[in-house]
Amino acid sequence: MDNSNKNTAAQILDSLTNDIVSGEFYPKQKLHIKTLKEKYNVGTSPLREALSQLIAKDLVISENQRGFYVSDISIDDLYDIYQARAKIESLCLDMAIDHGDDYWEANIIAASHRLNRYSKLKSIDVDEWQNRHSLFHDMLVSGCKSPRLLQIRDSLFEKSKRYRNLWLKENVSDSETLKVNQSEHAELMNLALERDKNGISKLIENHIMTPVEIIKKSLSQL
Amino acid sequence: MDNSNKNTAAQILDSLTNDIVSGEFYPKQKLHIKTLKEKYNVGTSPLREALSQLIAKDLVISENQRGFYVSDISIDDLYDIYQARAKIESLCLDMAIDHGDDYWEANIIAASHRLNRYSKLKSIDVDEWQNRHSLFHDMLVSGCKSPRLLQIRDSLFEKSKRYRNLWLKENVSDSETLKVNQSEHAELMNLALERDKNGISKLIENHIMTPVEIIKKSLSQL
DNA sequence: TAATCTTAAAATGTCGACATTTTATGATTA
DNA sequence: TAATCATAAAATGTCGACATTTTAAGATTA
Repeated sequence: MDNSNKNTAAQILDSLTNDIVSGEFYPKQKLHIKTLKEKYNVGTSPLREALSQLIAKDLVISENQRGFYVSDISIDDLYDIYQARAKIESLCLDMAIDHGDDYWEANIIAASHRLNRYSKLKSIDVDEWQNRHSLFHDMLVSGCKSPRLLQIRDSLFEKSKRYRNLWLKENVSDSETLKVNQSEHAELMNLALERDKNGISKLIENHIMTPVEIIKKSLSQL
Repeated sequence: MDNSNKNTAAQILDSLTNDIVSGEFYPKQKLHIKTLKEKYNVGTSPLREALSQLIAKDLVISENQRGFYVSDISIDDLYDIYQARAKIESLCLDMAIDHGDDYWEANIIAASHRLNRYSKLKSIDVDEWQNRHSLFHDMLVSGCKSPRLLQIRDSLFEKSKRYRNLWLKENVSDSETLKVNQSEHAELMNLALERDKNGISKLIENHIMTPVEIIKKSLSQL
Protein backbone atom coordinates (compact mmCIF):
# COMPACT_ATOMS: atom_id res chain seq x y z
CA MET A 1 0.00 0.00 0.00
CA ASP A 2 0.94 3.62 -0.43
CA ASN A 3 -0.57 4.44 2.92
CA SER A 4 1.65 2.07 4.82
CA ASN A 5 4.20 4.77 5.46
CA LYS A 6 1.68 7.41 6.38
CA ASN A 7 0.24 8.11 9.77
CA THR A 8 -3.49 7.95 10.33
CA ALA A 9 -4.02 11.67 9.80
CA ALA A 10 -2.39 11.60 6.38
CA GLN A 11 -4.38 8.56 5.39
CA ILE A 12 -7.81 9.91 6.16
CA LEU A 13 -6.88 13.29 4.72
CA ASP A 14 -7.16 11.73 1.29
CA SER A 15 -10.52 10.15 2.05
CA LEU A 16 -11.90 13.30 3.57
CA THR A 17 -10.70 15.45 0.68
CA ASN A 18 -12.27 13.11 -1.79
CA ASP A 19 -15.56 12.94 0.05
CA ILE A 20 -15.79 16.71 0.07
CA VAL A 21 -14.64 17.28 -3.50
CA SER A 22 -16.85 14.54 -4.89
CA GLY A 23 -19.88 16.05 -3.24
CA GLU A 24 -20.61 13.21 -0.83
CA PHE A 25 -20.33 15.82 1.88
CA TYR A 26 -22.37 18.76 0.69
CA PRO A 27 -21.46 22.42 1.16
CA LYS A 28 -22.04 23.77 4.67
CA GLN A 29 -22.58 20.28 6.00
CA LYS A 30 -21.75 19.86 9.65
CA LEU A 31 -18.89 17.47 10.15
CA HIS A 32 -19.57 15.79 13.47
CA ILE A 33 -16.43 14.46 15.08
CA LYS A 34 -18.20 11.41 16.42
CA THR A 35 -19.75 10.50 13.08
CA LEU A 36 -16.47 10.91 11.23
CA LYS A 37 -14.62 8.83 13.77
CA GLU A 38 -17.03 5.98 13.16
CA LYS A 39 -17.05 6.42 9.39
CA TYR A 40 -13.28 6.32 9.01
CA ASN A 41 -12.55 4.17 12.05
CA VAL A 42 -10.06 6.53 13.59
CA GLY A 43 -9.52 8.35 16.84
CA THR A 44 -10.01 11.98 17.66
CA SER A 45 -6.46 13.23 17.22
CA PRO A 46 -5.67 12.10 13.68
CA LEU A 47 -9.13 13.11 12.55
CA ARG A 48 -8.76 16.63 13.87
CA GLU A 49 -5.29 16.85 12.35
CA ALA A 50 -6.67 15.93 8.96
CA LEU A 51 -9.46 18.47 9.36
CA SER A 52 -6.86 21.07 10.29
CA GLN A 53 -5.12 20.55 6.98
CA LEU A 54 -8.42 20.92 5.17
CA ILE A 55 -8.96 24.21 6.95
CA ALA A 56 -5.69 25.46 5.53
CA LYS A 57 -6.87 24.33 2.11
CA ASP A 58 -10.18 26.19 2.44
CA LEU A 59 -12.23 23.05 2.05
CA VAL A 60 -13.34 23.08 5.67
CA ILE A 61 -14.04 25.86 8.10
CA SER A 62 -14.24 25.70 11.86
CA GLU A 63 -15.81 27.85 14.51
CA ASN A 64 -14.53 27.63 18.02
CA GLN A 65 -16.64 25.29 20.14
CA ARG A 66 -19.07 24.91 17.27
CA GLY A 67 -17.20 22.38 15.25
CA PHE A 68 -16.29 21.80 11.64
CA TYR A 69 -18.25 22.46 8.45
CA VAL A 70 -17.69 21.84 4.78
CA SER A 71 -16.91 25.16 3.09
CA ASP A 72 -19.76 26.77 1.26
CA ILE A 73 -19.87 27.20 -2.48
CA SER A 74 -21.43 30.07 -4.38
CA ILE A 75 -21.79 31.50 -7.84
CA ASP A 76 -19.33 34.27 -7.01
CA ASP A 77 -16.80 31.70 -5.89
CA LEU A 78 -17.48 29.61 -8.97
CA TYR A 79 -16.54 32.54 -11.18
CA ASP A 80 -13.58 33.46 -9.05
CA ILE A 81 -12.12 29.96 -9.01
CA TYR A 82 -12.53 29.44 -12.72
CA GLN A 83 -11.24 32.90 -13.55
CA ALA A 84 -8.17 32.31 -11.42
CA ARG A 85 -7.70 28.87 -12.95
CA ALA A 86 -7.88 30.34 -16.42
CA LYS A 87 -5.26 32.95 -15.65
CA ILE A 88 -2.92 30.53 -13.92
CA GLU A 89 -3.26 27.94 -16.66
CA SER A 90 -2.42 30.62 -19.17
CA LEU A 91 0.64 31.57 -17.17
CA CYS A 92 1.79 27.98 -16.98
CA LEU A 93 1.32 27.47 -20.70
CA ASP A 94 3.27 30.62 -21.36
CA MET A 95 6.21 29.28 -19.40
CA ALA A 96 5.80 25.84 -20.92
CA ILE A 97 6.12 27.29 -24.39
CA ASP A 98 9.29 29.03 -23.28
CA HIS A 99 10.89 25.91 -21.87
CA GLY A 100 9.24 22.92 -23.52
CA ASP A 101 11.52 20.56 -25.41
CA ASP A 102 11.06 17.64 -27.82
CA TYR A 103 9.82 15.37 -25.09
CA TRP A 104 7.25 17.92 -24.05
CA GLU A 105 5.97 18.08 -27.61
CA ALA A 106 5.89 14.32 -27.93
CA ASN A 107 4.00 13.92 -24.68
CA ILE A 108 1.38 16.40 -25.81
CA ILE A 109 0.89 14.61 -29.09
CA ALA A 110 0.57 11.25 -27.36
CA ALA A 111 -1.89 12.49 -24.75
CA SER A 112 -3.90 14.24 -27.42
CA HIS A 113 -4.14 11.04 -29.36
CA ARG A 114 -5.35 9.07 -26.37
CA LEU A 115 -7.97 11.68 -25.53
CA ASN A 116 -9.06 12.02 -29.12
CA ARG A 117 -9.54 8.31 -29.65
CA TYR A 118 -11.52 7.92 -26.46
CA SER A 119 -13.77 10.89 -27.18
CA LYS A 120 -14.92 9.26 -30.40
CA LEU A 121 -16.19 6.11 -28.72
CA LYS A 122 -19.89 5.47 -28.61
CA SER A 123 -20.16 4.94 -24.89
CA ILE A 124 -17.93 6.90 -22.64
CA ASP A 125 -16.96 6.25 -19.05
CA VAL A 126 -16.81 9.59 -17.29
CA ASP A 127 -13.87 8.69 -15.07
CA GLU A 128 -11.78 7.41 -17.93
CA TRP A 129 -12.54 10.44 -20.08
CA GLN A 130 -11.68 12.67 -17.14
CA ASN A 131 -8.35 10.90 -16.68
CA ARG A 132 -7.35 11.30 -20.30
CA HIS A 133 -8.57 14.86 -20.38
CA SER A 134 -6.66 15.86 -17.27
CA LEU A 135 -3.56 14.16 -18.54
CA PHE A 136 -3.70 16.06 -21.81
CA HIS A 137 -3.82 19.39 -19.99
CA ASP A 138 -1.14 18.21 -17.57
CA MET A 139 1.14 17.47 -20.50
CA LEU A 140 0.56 20.91 -21.98
CA VAL A 141 1.68 22.63 -18.79
CA SER A 142 4.38 20.10 -17.98
CA GLY A 143 6.91 22.24 -19.81
CA CYS A 144 6.43 24.88 -17.13
CA LYS A 145 9.30 24.46 -14.72
CA SER A 146 7.79 26.32 -11.80
CA PRO A 147 6.81 23.90 -9.02
CA ARG A 148 4.99 26.64 -7.17
CA LEU A 149 2.84 27.67 -10.09
CA LEU A 150 1.99 24.06 -10.85
CA GLN A 151 1.12 23.58 -7.21
CA ILE A 152 -1.19 26.58 -7.29
CA ARG A 153 -2.70 25.16 -10.45
CA ASP A 154 -3.35 21.85 -8.71
CA SER A 155 -4.92 23.39 -5.67
CA LEU A 156 -7.23 25.55 -7.75
CA PHE A 157 -8.20 22.56 -9.83
CA GLU A 158 -9.00 20.61 -6.70
CA LYS A 159 -11.27 23.38 -5.48
CA SER A 160 -12.93 23.62 -8.88
CA LYS A 161 -13.73 19.92 -8.84
CA ARG A 162 -16.59 20.59 -6.46
CA TYR A 163 -18.23 22.68 -9.16
CA ARG A 164 -16.90 20.69 -12.06
CA ASN A 165 -18.72 17.59 -10.95
CA LEU A 166 -21.98 19.39 -11.54
CA TRP A 167 -20.94 20.00 -15.13
CA LEU A 168 -19.59 16.56 -15.87
CA LYS A 169 -22.76 14.79 -14.84
CA GLU A 170 -24.75 16.86 -17.30
CA ASN A 171 -22.44 17.27 -20.23
CA VAL A 172 -19.83 14.68 -20.80
CA SER A 173 -22.24 12.52 -22.68
CA ASP A 174 -23.58 15.38 -24.76
CA SER A 175 -21.89 14.69 -28.07
CA GLU A 176 -22.31 18.20 -29.43
CA THR A 177 -20.54 19.76 -26.45
CA LEU A 178 -17.90 17.12 -26.70
CA LYS A 179 -17.24 17.90 -30.35
CA VAL A 180 -16.65 21.59 -29.71
CA ASN A 181 -14.54 20.68 -26.72
CA GLN A 182 -12.51 18.26 -28.77
CA SER A 183 -11.79 20.70 -31.58
CA GLU A 184 -10.49 23.12 -28.96
CA HIS A 185 -8.14 20.47 -27.69
CA ALA A 186 -6.77 19.92 -31.14
CA GLU A 187 -6.27 23.64 -31.56
CA LEU A 188 -4.56 23.90 -28.18
CA MET A 189 -2.08 21.28 -29.27
CA ASN A 190 -1.37 23.06 -32.53
CA LEU A 191 -0.84 26.39 -30.82
CA ALA A 192 1.50 24.79 -28.30
CA LEU A 193 3.58 23.16 -31.00
CA GLU A 194 3.64 26.41 -32.96
CA ARG A 195 4.68 28.21 -29.77
CA ASP A 196 1.93 30.74 -30.24
CA LYS A 197 1.68 32.33 -26.80
CA ASN A 198 -0.96 34.90 -27.57
CA GLY A 199 -3.14 32.43 -29.40
CA ILE A 200 -2.97 29.76 -26.73
CA SER A 201 -3.52 32.29 -23.98
CA LYS A 202 -6.83 33.43 -25.43
CA LEU A 203 -7.99 29.94 -26.27
CA ILE A 204 -7.16 28.36 -22.93
CA GLU A 205 -8.95 31.08 -21.01
CA ASN A 206 -12.06 30.51 -23.09
CA HIS A 207 -11.71 26.77 -22.87
CA ILE A 208 -11.54 26.80 -19.09
CA MET A 209 -14.37 29.28 -18.73
CA THR A 210 -16.70 27.30 -20.98
CA PRO A 211 -18.35 25.18 -18.29
CA VAL A 212 -19.01 28.12 -16.00
CA GLU A 213 -22.35 29.17 -17.45
CA ILE A 214 -23.66 25.64 -17.44
CA ILE A 215 -22.53 25.06 -13.89
CA LYS A 216 -24.11 28.32 -12.89
CA LYS A 217 -27.46 27.04 -14.08
CA SER A 218 -27.10 23.78 -12.18
CA LEU A 219 -26.08 25.74 -9.13
CA SER A 220 -29.04 28.10 -9.31
CA GLN A 221 -31.42 25.18 -9.20
CA LEU A 222 -30.16 23.94 -5.85
CA MET B 1 -8.01 40.27 22.54
CA ASP B 2 -8.48 38.94 19.07
CA ASN B 3 -7.49 35.50 20.24
CA SER B 4 -10.25 35.25 22.77
CA ASN B 5 -12.58 33.64 20.27
CA LYS B 6 -10.00 31.26 18.87
CA ASN B 7 -9.13 27.84 20.14
CA THR B 8 -5.62 27.06 21.25
CA ALA B 9 -4.60 25.60 17.90
CA ALA B 10 -5.58 28.76 16.03
CA GLN B 11 -3.76 30.90 18.54
CA ILE B 12 -0.41 29.19 18.40
CA LEU B 13 -0.67 28.85 14.63
CA ASP B 14 0.08 32.56 14.40
CA SER B 15 3.05 32.31 16.75
CA LEU B 16 4.45 29.29 15.00
CA THR B 17 4.04 30.84 11.57
CA ASN B 18 5.79 33.97 12.72
CA ASP B 19 8.64 32.10 14.34
CA ILE B 20 9.27 30.19 11.12
CA VAL B 21 8.88 33.11 8.75
CA SER B 22 11.00 35.43 10.86
CA GLY B 23 13.82 32.92 10.91
CA GLU B 24 13.77 32.17 14.63
CA PHE B 25 13.29 28.58 13.60
CA TYR B 26 15.80 27.92 10.89
CA PRO B 27 15.23 25.78 7.78
CA LYS B 28 15.29 22.04 8.38
CA GLN B 29 15.19 22.56 12.12
CA LYS B 30 13.65 19.73 14.06
CA LEU B 31 10.50 20.78 15.83
CA HIS B 32 10.34 18.68 18.97
CA ILE B 33 6.84 18.30 20.29
CA LYS B 34 7.99 18.44 23.87
CA THR B 35 10.03 21.59 23.37
CA LEU B 36 7.23 23.37 21.54
CA LYS B 37 4.72 22.41 24.21
CA GLU B 38 6.88 24.07 26.80
CA LYS B 39 7.64 27.10 24.65
CA TYR B 40 4.03 27.90 23.86
CA ASN B 41 2.51 26.43 27.03
CA VAL B 42 0.03 24.21 25.23
CA GLY B 43 -0.90 20.56 25.10
CA THR B 44 -0.18 18.01 22.43
CA SER B 45 -3.45 18.16 20.49
CA PRO B 46 -3.68 21.87 19.66
CA LEU B 47 0.02 21.95 18.89
CA ARG B 48 -0.20 19.11 16.41
CA GLU B 49 -3.28 20.69 14.86
CA ALA B 50 -1.40 23.92 14.32
CA LEU B 51 1.53 22.02 12.83
CA SER B 52 -0.90 20.21 10.54
CA GLN B 53 -2.02 23.51 9.10
CA LEU B 54 1.58 24.53 8.55
CA ILE B 55 2.12 21.30 6.65
CA ALA B 56 -0.67 22.27 4.29
CA LYS B 57 1.02 25.65 3.87
CA ASP B 58 4.38 24.06 3.07
CA LEU B 59 6.12 25.75 5.95
CA VAL B 60 6.52 22.49 7.84
CA ILE B 61 7.05 18.93 6.73
CA SER B 62 6.53 15.75 8.66
CA GLU B 63 7.79 12.22 8.36
CA ASN B 64 5.86 9.45 9.97
CA GLN B 65 7.28 8.55 13.37
CA ARG B 66 10.13 10.94 12.78
CA GLY B 67 8.44 14.16 13.68
CA PHE B 68 8.15 17.65 12.30
CA TYR B 69 10.72 19.85 10.60
CA VAL B 70 10.80 23.38 9.30
CA SER B 71 10.72 23.28 5.50
CA ASP B 72 14.00 23.73 3.78
CA ILE B 73 14.88 26.75 1.67
CA SER B 74 17.05 26.78 -1.43
CA ILE B 75 18.21 29.00 -4.22
CA ASP B 76 15.95 27.19 -6.67
CA ASP B 77 13.00 27.77 -4.41
CA LEU B 78 14.02 31.38 -3.93
CA TYR B 79 13.83 31.95 -7.67
CA ASP B 80 10.63 29.99 -8.01
CA ILE B 81 8.81 31.83 -5.25
CA TYR B 82 9.85 35.24 -6.48
CA GLN B 83 9.14 34.39 -10.10
CA ALA B 84 5.67 33.18 -9.15
CA ARG B 85 5.11 36.25 -6.99
CA ALA B 86 6.10 38.50 -9.87
CA LYS B 87 3.68 36.83 -12.24
CA ILE B 88 0.81 36.79 -9.77
CA GLU B 89 1.38 40.40 -8.76
CA SER B 90 1.32 41.33 -12.42
CA LEU B 91 -1.95 39.46 -12.87
CA CYS B 92 -3.50 41.21 -9.90
CA LEU B 93 -2.40 44.62 -11.12
CA ASP B 94 -3.84 43.84 -14.52
CA MET B 95 -7.22 43.14 -12.99
CA ALA B 96 -6.90 46.10 -10.65
CA ILE B 97 -6.41 48.42 -13.61
CA ASP B 98 -9.54 46.94 -15.16
CA HIS B 99 -11.69 47.45 -12.11
CA GLY B 100 -10.09 50.17 -9.99
CA ASP B 101 -12.21 53.24 -9.28
CA ASP B 102 -11.66 56.70 -7.81
CA TYR B 103 -11.18 55.33 -4.33
CA TRP B 104 -8.60 52.90 -5.58
CA GLU B 105 -6.66 55.74 -7.14
CA ALA B 106 -6.93 57.86 -4.04
CA ASN B 107 -5.73 55.05 -1.80
CA ILE B 108 -2.70 54.51 -4.00
CA ILE B 109 -1.80 58.17 -3.90
CA ALA B 110 -2.18 58.29 -0.14
CA ALA B 111 -0.13 55.16 0.47
CA SER B 112 2.52 56.37 -1.92
CA HIS B 113 2.78 59.63 -0.02
CA ARG B 114 3.18 57.87 3.30
CA LEU B 115 5.87 55.58 1.95
CA ASN B 116 7.65 58.39 0.18
CA ARG B 117 7.82 60.62 3.21
CA TYR B 118 9.11 57.85 5.41
CA SER B 119 11.77 56.77 2.93
CA LYS B 120 13.32 60.23 3.04
CA LEU B 121 13.91 60.21 6.79
CA LYS B 122 17.44 60.04 8.07
CA SER B 123 16.94 57.05 10.33
CA ILE B 124 14.55 54.37 9.28
CA ASP B 125 12.86 51.70 11.35
CA VAL B 126 12.74 48.55 9.28
CA ASP B 127 9.36 47.41 10.55
CA GLU B 128 7.70 50.73 9.91
CA TRP B 129 9.16 50.98 6.44
CA GLN B 130 8.03 47.45 5.73
CA ASN B 131 4.50 48.30 6.86
CA ARG B 132 4.25 51.32 4.62
CA HIS B 133 5.84 49.51 1.74
CA SER B 134 3.49 46.54 1.99
CA LEU B 135 0.52 48.82 2.29
CA PHE B 136 1.48 50.67 -0.87
CA HIS B 137 1.61 47.46 -2.85
CA ASP B 138 -1.58 46.25 -1.20
CA MET B 139 -3.35 49.39 -2.36
CA LEU B 140 -2.12 48.89 -5.92
CA VAL B 141 -3.63 45.40 -6.11
CA SER B 142 -6.69 46.25 -4.04
CA GLY B 143 -8.58 47.04 -7.23
CA CYS B 144 -8.33 43.39 -8.15
CA LYS B 145 -11.63 41.82 -7.21
CA SER B 146 -10.50 38.21 -7.14
CA PRO B 147 -10.33 36.91 -3.57
CA ARG B 148 -8.59 33.75 -4.72
CA LEU B 149 -5.82 35.55 -6.58
CA LEU B 150 -5.26 37.88 -3.66
CA GLN B 151 -5.14 34.89 -1.37
CA ILE B 152 -2.54 33.24 -3.57
CA ARG B 153 -0.63 36.49 -3.55
CA ASP B 154 -0.69 36.55 0.24
CA SER B 155 0.45 33.00 0.64
CA LEU B 156 3.33 33.48 -1.77
CA PHE B 157 4.33 36.64 0.01
CA GLU B 158 4.32 34.83 3.32
CA LYS B 159 6.59 32.16 1.93
CA SER B 160 8.90 34.77 0.42
CA LYS B 161 9.27 36.50 3.78
CA ARG B 162 11.70 33.81 4.86
CA TYR B 163 14.03 34.92 2.08
CA ARG B 164 13.05 38.55 2.19
CA ASN B 165 14.28 38.92 5.73
CA LEU B 166 17.76 38.17 4.50
CA TRP B 167 17.48 41.06 2.09
CA LEU B 168 15.94 43.55 4.46
CA LYS B 169 18.65 43.20 7.05
CA GLU B 170 21.28 44.08 4.50
CA ASN B 171 19.64 46.64 2.33
CA VAL B 172 16.88 48.72 3.80
CA SER B 173 19.37 51.15 5.24
CA ASP B 174 21.36 51.38 2.03
CA SER B 175 20.26 54.78 0.73
CA GLU B 176 21.31 54.15 -2.86
CA THR B 177 19.20 51.00 -3.12
CA LEU B 178 16.38 52.83 -1.46
CA LYS B 179 16.50 55.66 -3.99
CA VAL B 180 16.19 53.34 -6.96
CA ASN B 181 13.48 51.44 -5.15
CA GLN B 182 11.62 54.63 -4.41
CA SER B 183 11.69 55.90 -7.98
CA GLU B 184 10.21 52.59 -9.08
CA HIS B 185 7.38 53.05 -6.62
CA ALA B 186 6.64 56.47 -8.05
CA GLU B 187 6.64 55.04 -11.53
CA LEU B 188 4.36 52.18 -10.48
CA MET B 189 1.86 54.68 -9.19
CA ASN B 190 1.97 56.70 -12.40
CA LEU B 191 1.49 53.65 -14.58
CA ALA B 192 -1.44 52.52 -12.44
CA LEU B 193 -3.15 55.89 -12.67
CA GLU B 194 -2.49 55.99 -16.42
CA ARG B 195 -3.92 52.46 -16.65
CA ASP B 196 -0.86 51.30 -18.56
CA LYS B 197 -1.08 47.52 -18.26
CA ASN B 198 1.93 46.63 -20.35
CA GLY B 199 4.11 49.18 -18.67
CA ILE B 200 3.17 48.21 -15.14
CA SER B 201 3.47 44.53 -15.92
CA LYS B 202 7.09 44.85 -16.97
CA LEU B 203 8.00 47.17 -14.15
CA ILE B 204 6.40 45.15 -11.37
CA GLU B 205 8.09 41.97 -12.47
CA ASN B 206 11.45 43.71 -12.39
CA HIS B 207 10.66 45.40 -9.12
CA ILE B 208 9.80 42.15 -7.40
CA MET B 209 12.77 40.29 -8.83
CA THR B 210 15.25 42.96 -7.76
CA PRO B 211 16.13 41.51 -4.35
CA VAL B 212 16.66 38.01 -5.69
CA GLU B 213 20.30 38.38 -6.66
CA ILE B 214 21.21 39.98 -3.36
CA ILE B 215 19.36 37.33 -1.40
CA LYS B 216 21.09 34.68 -3.44
CA LYS B 217 24.45 35.96 -2.27
CA SER B 218 23.39 35.97 1.36
CA LEU B 219 22.03 32.50 0.92
CA SER B 220 25.21 31.16 -0.65
CA GLN B 221 27.20 32.23 2.37
CA LEU B 222 25.21 30.10 4.79
C1' DT C 1 -50.24 31.10 21.86
C1' DA C 2 -45.82 33.01 21.94
C1' DA C 3 -41.81 34.06 24.30
C1' DT C 4 -38.56 33.36 27.86
C1' DC C 5 -36.22 30.68 31.18
C1' DT C 6 -34.43 26.24 33.06
C1' DT C 7 -32.57 21.99 32.70
C1' DA C 8 -30.79 17.92 30.30
C1' DA C 9 -28.31 16.07 26.47
C1' DA C 10 -24.90 16.35 23.09
C1' DA C 11 -20.67 17.95 21.16
C1' DT C 12 -16.28 20.24 21.30
C1' DG C 13 -11.52 21.03 22.62
C1' DT C 14 -7.89 19.77 25.69
C1' DC C 15 -5.13 16.98 28.58
C1' DG C 16 -2.42 13.07 30.29
C1' DA C 17 -1.15 8.36 29.60
C1' DC C 18 0.43 4.47 26.81
C1' DA C 19 2.06 1.59 23.07
C1' DT C 20 5.19 1.78 19.23
C1' DT C 21 8.95 3.41 16.76
C1' DT C 22 13.20 5.76 16.34
C1' DT C 23 17.56 7.32 18.03
C1' DA C 24 21.53 7.16 20.96
C1' DT C 25 24.79 4.62 23.86
C1' DG C 26 27.77 1.15 24.94
C1' DA C 27 29.26 -3.69 24.45
C1' DT C 28 30.81 -7.35 21.46
C1' DT C 29 33.13 -9.26 17.68
C1' DA C 30 36.10 -9.65 13.62
C1' DT D 1 40.35 0.11 15.06
C1' DA D 2 36.17 -0.30 12.76
C1' DA D 3 31.88 -2.35 12.30
C1' DT D 4 27.97 -4.68 13.97
C1' DC D 5 24.76 -5.75 17.38
C1' DA D 6 22.00 -5.27 21.67
C1' DT D 7 20.08 -2.48 24.98
C1' DA D 8 18.39 1.83 27.05
C1' DA D 9 16.53 6.33 26.41
C1' DA D 10 13.87 9.52 23.98
C1' DA D 11 10.26 10.87 20.94
C1' DT D 12 6.20 10.11 18.20
C1' DG D 13 1.36 9.09 17.28
C1' DT D 14 -2.88 7.47 19.12
C1' DC D 15 -6.42 6.67 22.37
C1' DG D 16 -9.81 7.43 26.04
C1' DA D 17 -11.45 10.50 29.53
C1' DC D 18 -12.89 14.99 31.30
C1' DA D 19 -14.14 19.84 31.71
C1' DT D 20 -16.45 23.37 29.16
C1' DT D 21 -19.50 25.09 25.87
C1' DT D 22 -23.28 24.73 22.84
C1' DT D 23 -27.65 22.97 21.47
C1' DA D 24 -32.14 20.98 22.21
C1' DA D 25 -36.28 20.08 24.90
C1' DG D 26 -39.48 20.99 28.26
C1' DA D 27 -41.48 23.96 31.74
C1' DT D 28 -42.96 28.46 33.15
C1' DT D 29 -44.79 32.86 32.58
C1' DA D 30 -47.10 36.76 30.42
